[in-house]
Amino acid sequence: MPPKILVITGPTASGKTWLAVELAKRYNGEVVSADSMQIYRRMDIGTAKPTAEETRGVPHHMIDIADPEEDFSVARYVDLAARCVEEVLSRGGLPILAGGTGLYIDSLLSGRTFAAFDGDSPLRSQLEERFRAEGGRALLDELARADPETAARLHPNDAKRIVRALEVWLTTGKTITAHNRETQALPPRYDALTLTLDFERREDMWERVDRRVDRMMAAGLAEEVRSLLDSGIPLKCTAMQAIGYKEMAAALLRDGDVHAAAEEIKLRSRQYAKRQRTWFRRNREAKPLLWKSVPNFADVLQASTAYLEEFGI
RNA sequence: GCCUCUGUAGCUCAGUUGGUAGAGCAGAGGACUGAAAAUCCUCGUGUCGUUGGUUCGAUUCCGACCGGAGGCA
Repeated sequence: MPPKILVITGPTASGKTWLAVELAKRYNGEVVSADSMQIYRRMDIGTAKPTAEETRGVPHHMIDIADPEEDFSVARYVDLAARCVEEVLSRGGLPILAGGTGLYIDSLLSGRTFAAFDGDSPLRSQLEERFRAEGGRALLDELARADPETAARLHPNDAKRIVRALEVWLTTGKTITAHNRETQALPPRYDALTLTLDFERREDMWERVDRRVDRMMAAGLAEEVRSLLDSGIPLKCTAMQAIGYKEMAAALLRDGDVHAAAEEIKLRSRQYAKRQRTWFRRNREAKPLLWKSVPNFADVLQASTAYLEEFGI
């Protein structure tokens, strides 16, 4: 039987950090973050990185492990996070995987492997250029000769996935379909209990998101982004694609209207939360924990511990 | 008070040389295997401001009225 692990997920601003710490306190846990943006150093306010006050002494891993200009990836996440989980287990602790990046969580739990990738090769930019010049249809036709299944699945506009599928084929000689089939056959790496936080009413979620963005503004989000820009972090790097950063950076470089930027950040955060829900909804094994309009902390905590006992932790 | 412009989807607007209308954004749903807070897909009926008139037929032309913007006084 693979080791037991607790997973806490849910859309942005749904209280994952809070619940993870509460449960870590009760079950000798350590938190392994599953957040694609809290990975980066110097991006604290806009990523809602847990503060010392919030973590209350509970160790948190997979936070502040990369510089903003670095390229990060799921594969690297899985590699590093798996080590963190092993370490927690070796200490006899309960690993608590907490975060909102669904792909990272699923990849880590499933034991998924990733096709080789040569980040230094100019292949990707060549393929991207060809996509622009020749169009997705042409690349898809080319892909279909090697990997008809993936080609049939992808939309001609889906540049990222078309380029990646071709990249995998051209660099490894193996199709992404074959690779996926192999990796799906692997047994799950962990025996996971997943708790999914969410809101009974969508409007309550929006309200939470808006208030959080207001707090970020008050905490100095504009200054944080300004400082990243001043230190020469390029706008194209992954870190600057984060919600809160790209909008604020654009505003600072345009007209400095930080109020308008805040409104846009709220909008994009709500849209993001919706996408996260779509992702999490398909996990039928997950235990839902729903917030009422007036936060019912005791109820949510009680339901969580009940699930944990039932799960045998 | 007079003149000009303007009033079309939640918002910003296009359009119909008269046969009841369509984009972007927003919104909803979905996807997702080395960028994932990224990326991609699907979904558009609304008294075309109101009211008269002309017309077989008006959102489209004409009049009046109401609302908005600007100009002249």
